[in-house]
Amino acid sequence: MATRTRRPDRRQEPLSRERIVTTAVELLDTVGEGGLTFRALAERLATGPGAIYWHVTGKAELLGAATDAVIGATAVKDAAATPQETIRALALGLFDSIDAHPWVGTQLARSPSQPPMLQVFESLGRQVQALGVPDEAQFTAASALLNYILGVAGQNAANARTVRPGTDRTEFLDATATAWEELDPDRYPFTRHVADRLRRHDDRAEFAAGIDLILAGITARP
Amino acid sequence: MATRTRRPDRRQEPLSRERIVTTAVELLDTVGEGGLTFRALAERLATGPGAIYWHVTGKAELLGAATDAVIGATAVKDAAATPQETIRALALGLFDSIDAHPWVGTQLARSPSQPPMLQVFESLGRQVQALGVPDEAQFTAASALLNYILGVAGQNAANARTVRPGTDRTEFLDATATAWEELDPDRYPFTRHVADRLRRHDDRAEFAAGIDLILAGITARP
DNA sequence: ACCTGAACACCGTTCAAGT
DNA sequence: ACCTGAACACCGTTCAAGT
Repeated sequence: MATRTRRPDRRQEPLSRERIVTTAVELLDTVGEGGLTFRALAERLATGPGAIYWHVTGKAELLGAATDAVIGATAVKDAAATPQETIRALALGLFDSIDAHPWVGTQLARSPSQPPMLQVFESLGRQVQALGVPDEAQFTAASALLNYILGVAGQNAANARTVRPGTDRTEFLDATATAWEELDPDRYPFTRHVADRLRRHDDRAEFAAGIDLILAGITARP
Repeated sequence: MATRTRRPDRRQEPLSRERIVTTAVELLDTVGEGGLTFRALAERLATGPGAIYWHVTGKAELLGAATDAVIGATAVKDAAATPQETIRALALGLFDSIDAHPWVGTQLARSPSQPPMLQVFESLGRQVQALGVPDEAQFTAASALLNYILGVAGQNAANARTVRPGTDRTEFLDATATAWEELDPDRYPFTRHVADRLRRHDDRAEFAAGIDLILAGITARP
């Protein structure tokens, strides 16, 4: 009887766009941005590379779909107490997604206002309206927030790419701090001045502080 | 006699790192990011691809050197009247460089705090100090400015990549505005609300407005 | 010391042929 | 309708051989 039990054998499930995208995300998460290859993907799916093209037009679309899959899972609920808190929650949700999947950062920084980012822009914009920002200033405010978020996303992804896989955050920050402290004092006084701060640095908190700074700018009435 | 005149024949100049980087920038500017190939580069330099490797360790370094060459040329003079104006001038200088060479945007958004960006961070930081920002807040302020700049850089580069070469800015913005106006009113009220603004949109002015917003946040004392 | 260019080990993508 | 996998047209990089 045991041999007759129908256990779900992934290899036998029919190929589908969904299964391709899921596997692509797995590959991206485990092997990194350079690891997503049509050949590697085909092997994991137990087919030839050509099969994938029947469900997906090419690598660009695949990368886009993988990004959508991750970002789409970041719940965008306009629910918190104040607009400021909602914006902060939204931004931190994105930060966490990107932190967990660094390749998403690269992708977002590369691709223009596609579906997932448009959704974020919309959510940011609504909260900017709720903040009582005058009509003409709303676009600028929402854009500034989005651009800041995308900038951090790109840098995070770049750091994840640079650091050799073994290193943890503390070690990396410590190495950077030491490097900064060895810079030419005449040319880099400020960088040296803030170098030691890196050792007590919390990326996430720093990111949130940046959001707060922009929010302060948005709500400051001259 | 004419045949004896020594006219500078580029093909006969010896290969040098400098000549390689200059040619790479030309290639990047004319053929785009996908056009920089060791084979194409070698052809322009009238050699084989292998020769380039004697002067440069690989493509990553070449891309970095090309970026340095462009950004390094962006004069970083801490000279304007107020710190605010200096920061704005610095940011706009970067914006213009990236606008002229979109591939620089991609590169900056990808590579972490390398030489050219460290220089920008330093300059921003000094002005933040000049603004009288308290010690503990200086790092956050300089980072927020830099991340915003990098975010815009990445988006600009992405747009330049998306648009088919013929299209001019106005045409592109108009098409985006129309697309936004056709979005589902229930899901995208804000985006639709600001869509028409795109038709009178000035990227550069918008970028500067974002800088001003962050500056307002930095100088706002709670 | 510096250059040459064939060769290696990959890519993404296509497509005739199968089921 | 969907899958297969060999083949095409590229890459970046290496390296023996040249000058």
